[in-house]
Amino acid sequence: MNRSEIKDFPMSALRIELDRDGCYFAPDTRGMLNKGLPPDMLAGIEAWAALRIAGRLTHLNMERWAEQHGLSEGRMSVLFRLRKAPEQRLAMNELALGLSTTPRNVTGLVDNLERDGLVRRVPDPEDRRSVQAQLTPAGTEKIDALWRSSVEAQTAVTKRFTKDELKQLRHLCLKLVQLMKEEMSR
Amino acid sequence: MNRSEIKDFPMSALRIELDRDGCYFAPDTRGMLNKGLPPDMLAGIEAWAALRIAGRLTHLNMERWAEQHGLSEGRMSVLFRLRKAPEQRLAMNELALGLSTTPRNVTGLVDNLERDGLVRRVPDPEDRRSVQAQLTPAGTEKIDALWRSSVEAQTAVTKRFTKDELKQLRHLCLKLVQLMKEEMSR
DNA sequence: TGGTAATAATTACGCACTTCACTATGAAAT
DNA sequence: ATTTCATAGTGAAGTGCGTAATTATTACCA
Repeated sequence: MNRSEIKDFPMSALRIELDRDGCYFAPDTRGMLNKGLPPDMLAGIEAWAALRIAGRLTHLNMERWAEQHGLSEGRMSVLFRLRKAPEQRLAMNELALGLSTTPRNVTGLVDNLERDGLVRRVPDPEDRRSVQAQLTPAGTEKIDALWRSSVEAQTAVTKRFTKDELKQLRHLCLKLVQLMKEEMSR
Repeated sequence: MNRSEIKDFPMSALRIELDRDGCYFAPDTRGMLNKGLPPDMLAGIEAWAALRIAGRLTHLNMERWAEQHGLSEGRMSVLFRLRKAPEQRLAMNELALGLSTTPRNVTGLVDNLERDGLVRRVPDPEDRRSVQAQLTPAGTEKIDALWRSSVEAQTAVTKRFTKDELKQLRHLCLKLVQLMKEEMSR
C-alpha cells in the first residue's frame, strides 16, 4: 500500500497553498466558492470547508492507525475511557455518554472488544438493568501500548506548531462547537 | 426530537469552559490527559482532540442537514461538484478524485442520485470505458436551492467569529492537513 | 501485430454505525 | 400493590463506505 495515502484519500489532489498573507488556503475550494458568493461570507464558508477537510483527514488517520492494531477509532476510544475509569469499568450508558454516541453503538463496540478478549461484561450488583464493561488484563496492556504509540504519532505532527498555534486551534474548534450548541438550542 | 441534539450526539455531556486566558477548553479531556502525559505534549493532544470533536460535530451537522432534503453529505457533495463542472458533468473517477473518496463510493452515490432523478449516467464518446455523471434539470434546481440554504446555515455560526478568527481557523486546519501530508510521505 | 500492463467502472462482500422496536428492570404515584 | 413512566441494554433492518476481485476498454511496446 502506498504510504502517502490514507486508505484511498488521494491527498495529492488536494492542493494547499500559502496566501499572500502567509496563511494556508485551498485554491480549488476558494475558486469554486468565490463565484456567486458575497465576499463577506466567503471567509466563513472557507473556514468551515477547511475544518471539514481536517476533520475528515484526522478521522481517517485515526481509523487507519487503529486498524493496524485490529481496532477501530470507536473501539479504541472505549478502551481509553475504560482505562481512565475507576476500577477500569463503566456502565454501558456511561460509556455512551462519555463517547458522545448512542447506547446501541456502545453495545456493538463492546461486542467486538469482548470477542477479542479485551473487555468483559460484568453485571452491576446495584442495578440489575445495568451492565458494566471492564478491561481485561489483555485490554489494559493493549490500550497502554496503543496510547503511547498514538501520542507519539500525533505529536509528530503537532510538534511542528507553536504552543500558541495549538492553543488557538483548540480554542477556535471548541468555540465553533460551543456556538453550534447554542445555535441549535433555539 | 430534541432540538438541542444532533442525531444522538449528546452535547450536554460535552462540557466546554473558558480557561483563565480566555480560551475555550474541554475540562474532561484535559482531566483525562494530564495524568501520565508530559506537559509539553498536552497542548498538541488537546488541540488534536478538539479538532476531532469539531470535525465529528460538523460532519453530523452536515449529514443531518442534508438528510432533511433526502440526501447525505456525500450525495450533496457530488451534486455540488457537478454543479461547478463544465456542462455540469464529470467522469466517475474525476468525481472520486475531487471528493477524495473511492471510485466504489462514487458508484453508490451516483446510483442513489440517479434513482432520485437528480443525475444521469452518460457514456463518454472519447473513452468507452468511462461513464460520466451529469446533472438533470431537477438536480440543478435542487443543488442550487440547497446551496443557498446551506450557506445560510453555516453563516449563522461563522458570523459570530471575527474575520481574523476565521482566517486563523482555516489556516491552522489546513496547516495540519499539510503537515500530515508531509509526515506521511516518508 | 499480438501480448501485456494500466485504467474505468462495477459486482460481491464485510464492517461500523444508525434508527426503530422490544424486553427487562427500577422508580414514582395513587 | 398495581399502574405508569423512565432507564438500561439489545435484536433486526438499513445506510454508508471500505477492500478485493471481475469485466471491459485502452495504452504501450517488442
